[in-house]
Amino acid sequence: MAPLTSDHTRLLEQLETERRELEAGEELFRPGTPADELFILSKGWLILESYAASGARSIVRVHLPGDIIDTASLSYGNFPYRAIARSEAIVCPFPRKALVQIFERSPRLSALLLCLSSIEIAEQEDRASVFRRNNAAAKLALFVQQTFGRLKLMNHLLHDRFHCPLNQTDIGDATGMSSVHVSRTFSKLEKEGLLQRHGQFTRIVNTKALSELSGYIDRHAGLDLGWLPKD
Amino acid sequence: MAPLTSDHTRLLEQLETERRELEAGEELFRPGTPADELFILSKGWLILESYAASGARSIVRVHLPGDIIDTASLSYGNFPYRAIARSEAIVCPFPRKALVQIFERSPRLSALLLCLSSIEIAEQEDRASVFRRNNAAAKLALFVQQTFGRLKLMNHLLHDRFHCPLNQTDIGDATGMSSVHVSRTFSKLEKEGLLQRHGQFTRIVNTKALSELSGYIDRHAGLDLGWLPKD
DNA sequence: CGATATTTTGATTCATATCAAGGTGGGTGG
DNA sequence: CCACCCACCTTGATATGAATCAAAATATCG
Repeated sequence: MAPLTSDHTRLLEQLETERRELEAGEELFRPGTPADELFILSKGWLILESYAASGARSIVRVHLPGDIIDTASLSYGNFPYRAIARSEAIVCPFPRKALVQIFERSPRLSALLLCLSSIEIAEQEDRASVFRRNNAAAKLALFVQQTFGRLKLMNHLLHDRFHCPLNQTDIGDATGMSSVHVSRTFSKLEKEGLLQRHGQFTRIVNTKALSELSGYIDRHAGLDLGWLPKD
Repeated sequence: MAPLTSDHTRLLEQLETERRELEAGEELFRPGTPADELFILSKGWLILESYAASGARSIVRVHLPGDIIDTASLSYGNFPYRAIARSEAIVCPFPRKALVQIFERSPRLSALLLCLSSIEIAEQEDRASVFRRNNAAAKLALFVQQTFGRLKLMNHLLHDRFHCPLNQTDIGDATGMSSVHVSRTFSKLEKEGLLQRHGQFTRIVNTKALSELSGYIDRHAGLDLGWLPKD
């Protein structure tokens, strides 16, 4: 996203010194766990769940490789959500005070962290807009496009097809629809030639039509980071 | 939120040197406007609107005094939304490079900015959760509680009543429901004794019941900012 | 190969949108 | 000061998209 010196990368690498492997279905943390340590997801898929009083599950966030897991917990003493690996995964735990070093040593990286956070906000606002306008096809189309867009960031080889280990119940809880309706809506999009599915793989067939449905905007494009401090 | 030295407050005050008054209904910026200048909202209400291809309006964010307007635009060259004052308002414009000074001079403020951003993410995730679970009463209850909670941050005198200059069409576009249904749902909440309305004023009568409906969590409480750098 | 999880399909119900009409209040000009 | 107007809110009737319930079909795993 932005050019970095070797000093910068050295600082960042400090965050990824430790690593821990998770199996599919394994819990990384649960609500109330002290958040004195944060995690970078370096491989695999991981979801953040919250449960309503009624017991209904909501998937707050689907984390992909490269993400800092649950950035919101930065400011709080405890994790508010449950984190579950949805595939084999590798996370890199780092103590919160490692961030202090970044803030103290590099204005540039500090600003970059804030920018990453603001990109996340933009993506979230896009999701919220679609949730508000409330159309199943649009929600699903946005889910597919945002997910694919984020996967591509870390894997430039991806062309038009990606693997998604979430089942339709997960996708429903992440997009705010019942699993039954996820199935119907996927079939509809497939019949209309916007995408194709084979097992856990999804192929994007008609990007333009999907974007018209969902209003998708690639929030990782059009960045203007020229103003960042140099060091 | 966190103790600051006079050096810190001096840096922050630099962001509020200029001021500009807006009338109710006045446009601050529109989609595509270069975002080389950012704004702090110092008085009044202001909304961010986006329009779907269908022409339907969505209110992406309701800004209250103390907010940095459209933080997401930090990383982008242009504003993606339309900003409209919904009451008489005062904004303080500041150039984006004023932020650079903060990053270069104060690790503590830099980290604090990131924390503010992460609080915003948490609040947004709460909203998204309610939008997903999709119940009109819950959406409206959350809107009322989040708004009131944020107003109280800047005005500790508020007890159980607040003024809201948005009409029901605005509230509907912000919460994802039709204006007609906003009216019905407000009446329902009022009849059940959860809140009261007089004109543009809303009184919160039964906080507990509202929170049970909406799952509201005060994201400005329970902060753990002890780890922030000292300077 | 059987057992279990997941997806698909159909029938019904429910919440909310939409359409339409009437009511209310605040502001303006006569 | 009153009458009118306009924006906004309320209420009723109907339509519709999605949830839910139920069961069959398919895929996955040991």
